[in-house]
Amino acid sequence: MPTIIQKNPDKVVDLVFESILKNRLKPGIKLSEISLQEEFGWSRAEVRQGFDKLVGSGVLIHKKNQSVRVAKPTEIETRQIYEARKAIENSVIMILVQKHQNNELDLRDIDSLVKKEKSLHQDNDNAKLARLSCDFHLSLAELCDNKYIVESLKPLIPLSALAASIYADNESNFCSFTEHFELIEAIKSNDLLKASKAINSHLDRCVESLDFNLKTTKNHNISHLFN
Amino acid sequence: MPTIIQKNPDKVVDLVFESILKNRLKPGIKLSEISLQEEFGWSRAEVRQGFDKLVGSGVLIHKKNQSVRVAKPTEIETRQIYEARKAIENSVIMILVQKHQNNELDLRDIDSLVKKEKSLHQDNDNAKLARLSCDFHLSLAELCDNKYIVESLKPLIPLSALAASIYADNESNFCSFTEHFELIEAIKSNDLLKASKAINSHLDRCVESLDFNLKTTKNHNISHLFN
DNA sequence: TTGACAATAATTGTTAACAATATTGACGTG
DNA sequence: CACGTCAATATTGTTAACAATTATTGTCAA
Repeated sequence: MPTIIQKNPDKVVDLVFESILKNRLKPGIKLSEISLQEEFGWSRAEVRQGFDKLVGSGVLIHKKNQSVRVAKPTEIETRQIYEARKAIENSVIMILVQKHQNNELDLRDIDSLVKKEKSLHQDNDNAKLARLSCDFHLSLAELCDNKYIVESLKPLIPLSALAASIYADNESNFCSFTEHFELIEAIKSNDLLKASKAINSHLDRCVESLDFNLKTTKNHNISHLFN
Repeated sequence: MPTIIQKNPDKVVDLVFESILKNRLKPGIKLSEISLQEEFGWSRAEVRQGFDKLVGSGVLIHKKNQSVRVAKPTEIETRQIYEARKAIENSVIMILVQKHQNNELDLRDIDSLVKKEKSLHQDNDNAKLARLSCDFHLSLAELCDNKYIVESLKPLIPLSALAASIYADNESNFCSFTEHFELIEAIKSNDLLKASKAINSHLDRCVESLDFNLKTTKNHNISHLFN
């Protein structure tokens, strides 16, 4: 029986996503096919295919005959990214409330995730906290059991992280864990309206906390950016 | 100045999308790289890249060492597709109403599209009508001026068409043009709630009109399926 | 020192060839 | 006639080589 293909290009995608969320890969950085090829022993074709996917989702930018670059979302793009996220994530929350009302929802994983966020917040470990708060949003989407929704949201998370890396002066408070907590509570209380408001205002606040005047135009080199 | 890349792989994607919407490419059909290569004079690499994108969006299915096949959405997947569409398109409508309230919306193209639908309906040209009603939904999304939203919705349209091709016993009434008309009217009247209800019930009715018991399991060959 | 220009190096774009796998059809056996 | 086996064919997976383009470096003159 043939199995669903799981190729290295997906590893490339995962690696880039992961590295962006860890804030190792910053906006505008050049990524050459050869560098990844040598670093991880992948073939050029595999790296290329992975890059193609990332270009398709807007996370990498590709101009002809040039190396791909990590996207540098403009203010307008950032607002569009969050507009799209609101569209998707609001529905995610609606679906989850409905599932919770029907006792079809297991929130244990999310609970432990929020708890972890809380402890990281107390430890002032902002790097891991930022990373984890991205997981929070994607994990919620995954609870919907709808791969199309997950796939729609997936690229928007690293794009948000890139925007934060450019425009957030203080990444620690960027994606508030208390708001995550309130959101979960709203779901648990089966309050559709409250939950909907919680996610919308949470995402709105993420954008509002950005300062689009700080346009750092640094271009970094790649070296040990992945691990 | 380097230009944004516009490669043949995108032509492959467009061709497959288009052929699905025209109901030429039906669920389960095998597509070999070589056939497209010979048919259109594209290189295998280009075809491959296009296929990769289509696999990524779920429109094509790829098992290792086998030709890709056009997706055959199951009942569950079809419901997920429409759930995702509701998520995105409901937000599309909200955005458009807001734009219309601010006089930032030019509905002329959409108006002429609906008119065209009406005339095709009177002519009983169901093939073109089905095609056009897909354009309607994507055109609305494009009016939002948000590429992330458009890209999220884009693959869901051919997937819906594939579902219809399997489960709709009568494709003519599948995506009702009168409901499209009502939707536009709701937007024009600046009635947010009405518009929201219109899109949701429209998409709900699309699913309800499907008969998931008619599982035609035909497998076709490709020949003159694209034009 | 600075700018323009040329030569070199590095990187991407494209094609072709070969290997690995799946599909098809023929054949023989029960 | 049905079924499984095996060979032949077709298709995909992978790699490597070469061409085209860009980025970098070095030189020279103002």
